[in-house]
Amino acid sequence: MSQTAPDESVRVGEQRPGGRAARVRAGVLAATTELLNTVGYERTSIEDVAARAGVHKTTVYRRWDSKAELVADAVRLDAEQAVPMDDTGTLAGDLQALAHNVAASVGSAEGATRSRSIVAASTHSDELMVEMHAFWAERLGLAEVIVERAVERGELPVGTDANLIIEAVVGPIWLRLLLTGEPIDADFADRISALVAAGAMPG
Amino acid sequence: MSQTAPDESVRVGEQRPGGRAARVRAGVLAATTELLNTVGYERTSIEDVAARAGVHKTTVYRRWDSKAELVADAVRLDAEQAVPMDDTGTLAGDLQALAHNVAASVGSAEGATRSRSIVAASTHSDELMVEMHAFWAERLGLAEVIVERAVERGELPVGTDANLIIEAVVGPIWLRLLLTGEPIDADFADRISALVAAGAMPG
Amino acid sequence: MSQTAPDESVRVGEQRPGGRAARVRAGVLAATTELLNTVGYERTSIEDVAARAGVHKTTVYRRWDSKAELVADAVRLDAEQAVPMDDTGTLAGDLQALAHNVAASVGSAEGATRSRSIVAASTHSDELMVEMHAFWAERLGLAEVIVERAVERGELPVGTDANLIIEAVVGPIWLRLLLTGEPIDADFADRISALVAAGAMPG
Amino acid sequence: MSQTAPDESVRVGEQRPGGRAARVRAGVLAATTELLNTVGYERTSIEDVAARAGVHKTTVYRRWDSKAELVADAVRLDAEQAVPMDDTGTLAGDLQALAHNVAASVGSAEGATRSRSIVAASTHSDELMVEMHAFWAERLGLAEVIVERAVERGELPVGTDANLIIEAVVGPIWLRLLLTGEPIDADFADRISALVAAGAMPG
DNA sequence: TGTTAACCGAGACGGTACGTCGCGTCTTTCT
DNA sequence: AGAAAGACGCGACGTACCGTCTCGGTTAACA
Repeated sequence: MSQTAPDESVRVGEQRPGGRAARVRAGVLAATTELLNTVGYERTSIEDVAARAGVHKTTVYRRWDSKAELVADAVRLDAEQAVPMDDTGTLAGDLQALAHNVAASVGSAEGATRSRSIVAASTHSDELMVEMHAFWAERLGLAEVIVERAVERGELPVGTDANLIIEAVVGPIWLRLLLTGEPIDADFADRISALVAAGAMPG
Repeated sequence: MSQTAPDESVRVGEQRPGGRAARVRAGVLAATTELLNTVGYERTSIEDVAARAGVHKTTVYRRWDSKAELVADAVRLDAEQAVPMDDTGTLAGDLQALAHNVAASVGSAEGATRSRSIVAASTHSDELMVEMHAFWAERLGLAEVIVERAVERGELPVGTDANLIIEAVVGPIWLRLLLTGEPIDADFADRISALVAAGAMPG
Repeated sequence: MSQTAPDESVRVGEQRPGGRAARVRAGVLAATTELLNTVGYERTSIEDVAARAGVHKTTVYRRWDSKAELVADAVRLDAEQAVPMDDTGTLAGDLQALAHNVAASVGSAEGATRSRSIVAASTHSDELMVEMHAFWAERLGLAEVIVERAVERGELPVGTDANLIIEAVVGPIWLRLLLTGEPIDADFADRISALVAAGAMPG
Repeated sequence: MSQTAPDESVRVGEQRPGGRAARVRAGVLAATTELLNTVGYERTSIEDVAARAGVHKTTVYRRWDSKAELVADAVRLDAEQAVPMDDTGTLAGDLQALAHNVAASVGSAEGATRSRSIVAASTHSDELMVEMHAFWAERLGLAEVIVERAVERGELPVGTDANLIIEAVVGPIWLRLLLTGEPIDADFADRISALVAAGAMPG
């Protein structure tokens, strides 16, 4: 992302081995992400991606075996920066923050298009689907720390199913995105996280 | 539907010549559903559908403007018979039954393929997406009777957000189907419905 | 044409329905001619013809086996009225009149479109081609009277090849229509007929 | 840059790698010509052409916008080699040779089918028709040298309409081909050329 | 510093599927 | 009964995009 020096005018470290190749790779992935975010998976063609990256189509195919894999790569890159998972001090607060995060990344027009693209991509090949499943499982797994902290605090009993709680918060948001199309806003995030927090707490 | 004699319509006097059109329409939709359930949206071609329905490709296009609309139609038809929504007498029981129903229809290999197909189809055009959203919203709305009954019983306070509760049960199931790929079994249905029931009940 | 008896219920002698059937037939042929004259053979569809005749497509097919035959019929009808073949008193005059007639019927925008349509139609089936050949052979044969009169007058020797002379006048006009597209005007008609007249006269 | 011998040593020298594109183009045009000559324009489909050229349908469409343009191209290529236009020393002899040439190229079964194909093709679009007109005008123009030579010899007066004379010879031949279907043989060629020669000569 | 191997641009190609058009046939319905 | 209405079978058309291949020209690493 933000480099201190763009290297454009400077040539100090410009001849690094990670030079052109890496630059091309990054450019293509950026173009992919951009198109995914705006027009969606179906309307994103490899030729368009290449053109936008200022690169030829064959160059894209040299690095990625198929459109689906290119998209998968772009998604992975795109997902690296993300997911703060702040510690608010309470389970309810943490779940609320999580819901807000997910809702924010999925609720905007761009986010919605991008997220739908990801799902669409995985329907194009079984291997890709498996790969994406692993990606999401791991990604959601990161949020389980919320539950672990609550257990440490004593809010939740030992043995609480962390995965279930995270899914209960995140699932309904994606449900709205992919199935019902109902609005995904802060209020909805509040309500779903509150419901789950209440259900998780003993008593 | 299991018939005692499948070809009764072919031979015996039962034959009802009035309605080639309807027969063709039904045949094409059946073929579509079948392919969707087995090979999925991407690998279902109009020509294959037509061949399986014993009909010519152009006949399909005469009735449906595009593959996406054909699928939408098939989904709607397929969804007409469904959703018992039994009254078990308690909110927890009703939600559990709902979760089991959804999990059953989505958890099998066929069900999973079919369900993913539906989502994939809606990424192909904006109008179709809107249409499918309406379909799902209505369909999930049917389950809200569960909450209404609980309110009447006094289990839940008046003013409870029925929609939210249904989404909280159904969302995580679809999340597993579309994102994480984790198993969708009866146990999972039990746990998610229990969590939501606990969260919904006051106190 | 006014009939003495309606013939609807009677079958006096020959069954000659001067009624609806003939009216439909005439209307369809008129519509065909009109479309042929304006948009040409390729862009004339049976449905359009039917619509313009205020009749259903199947009605057209009940009477004519194919588009090509319908066109052939229309052409024949259209050609019935025509070909004056005046006697000017000299071979040169008669040939000039012939050339003018042909040029006039083929030289206008409508006439050109119609004439090209006829040729196009005959490329669609071998039977039709044979039929059209016979039609044209007979039609050109009518002009041979010009030569016969010249022989009687003593302008041309007995045994002159009438067919050849007619072809020599008409051929170049169609050549311009179908191949070179050069203008077909009165001047051209004058020059070609004069050339042929000169070539035909002995000495 | 032009290399002396790029790959000549790779195989047997016989192999001429310079130009897959050109090879494909030539192959498709050859296949087109062949089909045109045998089955005619209407029964020639792009798929058949492609198959016969050992090429895929889309490859054909990449180079030619439509069937009509493909045919036009094939015709042009096919016409490059042709038209001897020998100098026999007399107008009559030259015109006879011309008539024989045209009759030969149009009179055989193959030649007739091909020639009709050309005319049929030009009825499919206005642009194509204009293009074909120019082609034919130029092609017939080549024969005008016959008249020019006769003028130089003093057989014909200065100012003789060369175009008219050529049309007078060629027109009747095409008339037989396209309209009357009468036989196109050497005898006919003799007679029509003699008639025109006689008409053109002064006195 | 010259050589070589990896990489890129350009462009055509095979192939699958899409959606369209118009011909001629067949069934259903209406009068 | 027979025509209107309307599907349907069918063959072909022309298009879009995927992923592959070949060729020629750069670029960059390495001997």
